[in-house]
Amino acid sequence: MNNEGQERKVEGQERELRGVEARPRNWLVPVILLSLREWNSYGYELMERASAFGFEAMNPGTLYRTLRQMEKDGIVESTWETSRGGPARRMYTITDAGKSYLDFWAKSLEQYQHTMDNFFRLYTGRPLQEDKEKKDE
Amino acid sequence: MNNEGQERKVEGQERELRGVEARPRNWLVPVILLSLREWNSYGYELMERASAFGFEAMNPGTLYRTLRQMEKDGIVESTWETSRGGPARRMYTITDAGKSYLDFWAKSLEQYQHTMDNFFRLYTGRPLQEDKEKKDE
DNA sequence: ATACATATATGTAAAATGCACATAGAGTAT
DNA sequence: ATACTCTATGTGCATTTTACATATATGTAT
Repeated sequence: MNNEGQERKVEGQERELRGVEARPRNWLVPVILLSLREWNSYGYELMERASAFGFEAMNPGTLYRTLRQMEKDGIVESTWETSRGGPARRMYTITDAGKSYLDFWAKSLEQYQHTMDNFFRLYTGRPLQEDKEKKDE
Repeated sequence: MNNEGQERKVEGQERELRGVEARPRNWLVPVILLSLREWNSYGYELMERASAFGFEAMNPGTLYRTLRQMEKDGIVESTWETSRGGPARRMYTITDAGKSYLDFWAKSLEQYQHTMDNFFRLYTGRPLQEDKEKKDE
């Protein structure tokens, strides 16, 4: 019914294609909490650990701002560490609320995985194609 | 220096807790494309189908705006359908670029599933392959 | 001294998302 | 007729999330 003339607009498509990323929103928060549950740490180090979870080019600003927000929300706590050479570090610790929050996140992530399984089942499978053959309405 | 009012922060944490959702960014786009790959459709119907993919309370505005943007990006095309009773429908068709885009998304999603597997492996207590014991505190 | 790695942070803008509201055709009840 | 409801598509605005650029400071190596 409308399959003619689909040559234009390659430019806009290009823009979108570059930006495609399947990472969930706020991914950084659970990643930080998981790291802090293992051992206390600070921004600069957490930035490196975050790389292992899909943040190749982590921008410092984003991470530090996220940490401050997390502290405001009560899921982490921080103290300055000045007892060594070099610039002071703000050491972070996960709170009990943070652990609960991480559990909450994990549940949500699990759900997300099921949703993605459904997506792939539809994507790779061929649901009734020989019967339906593309109905338009 | 940063321990003021820890009790008050429960409120902020509450706010975050309610809002936690592990949906990926732009989730709506691949869901629409997947639907359109099966059969042509229009906003109102796509809205219902999207519910099956984690959009319980889909807002019309978000969906319609997304569809228009997708057309600008060349991954879908639309024509008005006025040949029947009731309000006119804008019927959407997936383009070749749209199919490529969906494939691209699927690859990204697959990659992300591995990342989440790593997350869960760490969360549930089983160490990551490349993980060494390394302590800061 | 100046260059570099470490370390934290702000300012601003763009993108994504959510919420409220606006418009309109068609059918049905009063 | 008019009021009401269901279908259907949209705009406006604010907030949230994310990205990008830049600023500051401390210690070490050259």
